[in-house]
Amino acid sequence: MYLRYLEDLDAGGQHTASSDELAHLCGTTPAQVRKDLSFFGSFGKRGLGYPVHELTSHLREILGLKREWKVVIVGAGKIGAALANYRGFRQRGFKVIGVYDNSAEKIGLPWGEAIVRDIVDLERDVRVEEALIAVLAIPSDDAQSVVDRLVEAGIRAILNFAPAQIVVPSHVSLKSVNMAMELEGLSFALTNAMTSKGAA
Amino acid sequence: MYLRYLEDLDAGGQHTASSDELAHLCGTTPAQVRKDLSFFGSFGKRGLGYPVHELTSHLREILGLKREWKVVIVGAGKIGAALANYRGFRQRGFKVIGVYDNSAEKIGLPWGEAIVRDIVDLERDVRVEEALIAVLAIPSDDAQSVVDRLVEAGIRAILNFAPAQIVVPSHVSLKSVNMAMELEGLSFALTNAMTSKGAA
DNA sequence: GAATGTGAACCTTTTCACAGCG
DNA sequence: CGCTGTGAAAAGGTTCACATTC
Repeated sequence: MYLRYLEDLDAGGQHTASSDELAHLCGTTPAQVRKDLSFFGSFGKRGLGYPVHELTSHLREILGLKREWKVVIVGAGKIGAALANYRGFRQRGFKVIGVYDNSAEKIGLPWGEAIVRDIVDLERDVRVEEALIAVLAIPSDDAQSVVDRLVEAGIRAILNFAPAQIVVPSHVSLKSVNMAMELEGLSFALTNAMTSKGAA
Repeated sequence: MYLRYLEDLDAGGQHTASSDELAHLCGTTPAQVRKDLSFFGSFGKRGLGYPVHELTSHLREILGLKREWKVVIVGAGKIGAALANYRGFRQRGFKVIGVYDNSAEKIGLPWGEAIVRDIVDLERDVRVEEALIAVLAIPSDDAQSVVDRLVEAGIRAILNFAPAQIVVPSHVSLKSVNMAMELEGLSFALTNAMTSKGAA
């Protein structure tokens, strides 16, 4: 999050930013900003603040964004499309090397610059291209079996959009996004806000 | 998360579940499960476990899922499509009352059972239908101004997919999902796992 | 006997407050 | 003087362990 705002400041030509300013932008506290950053090093100048451009570079390094990551997208549905379309990915060093699906209707269809490939080629491509990150946007029922194949083929991180509990070995990182659960969280917040204030 | 798994157990005809079992399913610990549930009440029976069907019902009540929530989707792009398509929403009590866009090319196009509406009608529809939840799937630049209009029209919760920092008054709940940030989190995890193990 | 509910212990995260540096 | 960096204090969250109940 800090990186996001520092990039904006940098683009705006600002040379220096205080923990106060960053905290305000990110919706946190100055002390939090200083503790967070100090975990990785001592980037600021006392009396001045943090050098925007330099800190941006440090954070990119820390986050591993100075190299290119090869990504496969599994599932040529709407979510897969939204992701493949997202131009921010390429800029940030995530290169989509292929989009895969098991539906005969979709295989071969154009997909941005590429075409949708048959999911039977998934393992081979992951191995050959040495892709390390996979985005999973397929129905829940198929999720675990595809994950197992990905892991077997050498994938090391998975971003999962299927509303299913996925199991991975400890050397693989997993992050799940469940849209229904996000909405349910809002429902809970709303319900409580409303009952505590007595509104309809 | 508990609700998700309890529903599965209920559908499978299981009448009772121990904190041990739930913990195992959800990837947490029995003590955690008991503390979490006990926050809302005393639902279990000592020596037996939790009554699956009854607890499911309690959790739905707690999460505010026993009523219908009217939802507007703003942005008829790929993410909006993925969400509007998602059948789980309707089942869970989220009724999409309209999809809005500002692009002349998209307005009027069929969209599932409905058609894409002009975003100029957004406030009126939100007011008339008394929609309380909005899903935002539009470019970042337009996000804050649309949010302001939504809040003004009476929206009480927003699920935001634009990679922008949004500001809302305290009576409005906001949840942001940023796909680029999720991937960057994986990049960080991967980078650290790799450097600490010395792999390429 | 089996498994919950819960105070107490433990661990993590956030906040405070101030010494130290530019 | 302004603002960072950081120990120490406070708050928050998790785990333990056991009395209690079915």
